[in-house]
Amino acid sequence: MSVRVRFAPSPTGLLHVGALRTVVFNDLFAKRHQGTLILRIEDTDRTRYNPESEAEFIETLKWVGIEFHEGPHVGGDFGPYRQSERKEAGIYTPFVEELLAKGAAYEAFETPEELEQMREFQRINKMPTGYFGGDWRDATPEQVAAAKAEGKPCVIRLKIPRNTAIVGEDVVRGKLEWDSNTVDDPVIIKADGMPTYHFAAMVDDHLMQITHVFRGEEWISSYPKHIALFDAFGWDKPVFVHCPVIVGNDGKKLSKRHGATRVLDYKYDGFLPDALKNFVALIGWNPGDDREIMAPDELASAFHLEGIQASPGKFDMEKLKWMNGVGIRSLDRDSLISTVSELVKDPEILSYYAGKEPEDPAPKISADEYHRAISTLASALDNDSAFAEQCVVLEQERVQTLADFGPATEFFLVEELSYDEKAVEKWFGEPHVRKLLDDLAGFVSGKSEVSVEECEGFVKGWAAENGFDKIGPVVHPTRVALSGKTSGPGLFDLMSCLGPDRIAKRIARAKELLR
RNA sequence: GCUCCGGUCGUCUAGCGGUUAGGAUGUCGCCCUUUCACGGCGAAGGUCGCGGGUUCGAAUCCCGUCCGGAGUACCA
Repeated sequence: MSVRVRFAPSPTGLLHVGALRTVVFNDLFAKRHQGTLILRIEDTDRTRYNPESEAEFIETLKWVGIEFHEGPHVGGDFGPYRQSERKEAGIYTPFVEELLAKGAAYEAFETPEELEQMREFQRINKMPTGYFGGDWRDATPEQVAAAKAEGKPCVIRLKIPRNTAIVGEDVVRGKLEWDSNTVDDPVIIKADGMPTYHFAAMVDDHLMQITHVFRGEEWISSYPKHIALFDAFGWDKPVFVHCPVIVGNDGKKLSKRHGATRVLDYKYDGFLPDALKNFVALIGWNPGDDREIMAPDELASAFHLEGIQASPGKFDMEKLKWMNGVGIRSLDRDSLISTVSELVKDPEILSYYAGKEPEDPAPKISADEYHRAISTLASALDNDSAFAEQCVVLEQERVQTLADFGPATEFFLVEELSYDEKAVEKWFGEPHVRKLLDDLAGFVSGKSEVSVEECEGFVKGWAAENGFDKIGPVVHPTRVALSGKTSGPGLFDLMSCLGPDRIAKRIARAKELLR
């Protein structure tokens, strides 16, 4: 039987990194087995429905480059792919009736208030809370008829078998077992007629012929209810894979308060989709050897269920940055330029940085600086592309994110350089600097461009002629004069990239700072 | 409270009865070098949550215990 897996988010909000990991596992597993990847929208809760959510999912998934074979946006033979539409189509009705007819489910007429009272009583008496029968599990047909005649709203609950063991398999943990008397009767159809997750997801998994269910470990608790449902129908169960959760530094499930959890934020922070996927795949899974940096197809062919871990993992931003840096360095010139351009010119990016709240109390580079530098780069890429592109290339080895190209290239692109005070103090006090700058101005004067070799020739020649056996004392002041700082690309590359005009202007300005 | 799941360097992890407990990241140092970065090399960092057992031998098997987490909804 061919593999069919599904990603089944609930459209209540954003797509966060925990969910991303789940899709990545699904995707990798599907690819590994040439299976089918399905998107299913679990919108059975009308109160929490967020109409923008589904578009967010699609956009995010498109950005990370995960493609679905079936889903609400692409169609397929097992549709519709939204549970609200499936409900409208009457798909669930015959299954509910089947359960009712078999006596495997029953109608219950308590009000939410009554249920709350019941739980309160259970808590006070230190009993397990939940619906273990109430007044309706064993109600007579007459009682039910009477309640209906009164027009009482009712829900339908699954009748969990009593005094037995419920046994399930989980790929990651092996055999899981519950005393059925500790499992309460779940609602499968709400008073508004909508199915609950417990019902709709299982029925749909069966109908859509899902072979493997990847879901977070927070579902383990309700797994016995799902097993009971499959058993009530007599259906074969898919393979369940309960994936460890991704937690924040406090050990709790990742949420907004842990900083960037929205996947699309990683786009604007300058992460490469492949690096993000690679990183996230490695939380809770490993290929069984020491490989970490893996190409997408390598990841897919290495992905196997045995490598999935049971214990939760933390999200290590530093390691993600490292991995992303490796990804950036592996880009060839053309893809580097196009990737950077696409991000930096994205109309959304400036509003992202404008509205960004600092996660790090003392970030090295503020959101304002990113905002400014990125727009500088974007317009340079439009107006002076050859120059701007060369700047990007020269910074490739020095950045960890695509967004870093903004601040990294800013000194190249800006008209008025800002000088690092310490750098000026350290290098502009030397007596030879004035002559050096004058000679450099002479060297570029009248030229329209200078090659890297010419620049190297000038610097080395100047050092020799002026009695320096090492070029450091020549290189450093020149660098400060041209870039305002002490770090950055190799000086000869820097000079050649800037070109004679900018060099001349910068020298003139630097000379004003000389004592 | 009840049910369930976890627990190996700060972090991600390898490990499945015999290893100097391995790798990666981060940190630090050295090398490369015109700076920064990249790259290379190296160091520090783990009494494998704790306590008992089983065994010649336990991170690995068993029991207990502690800690963390999840669920405990007409949410998913």
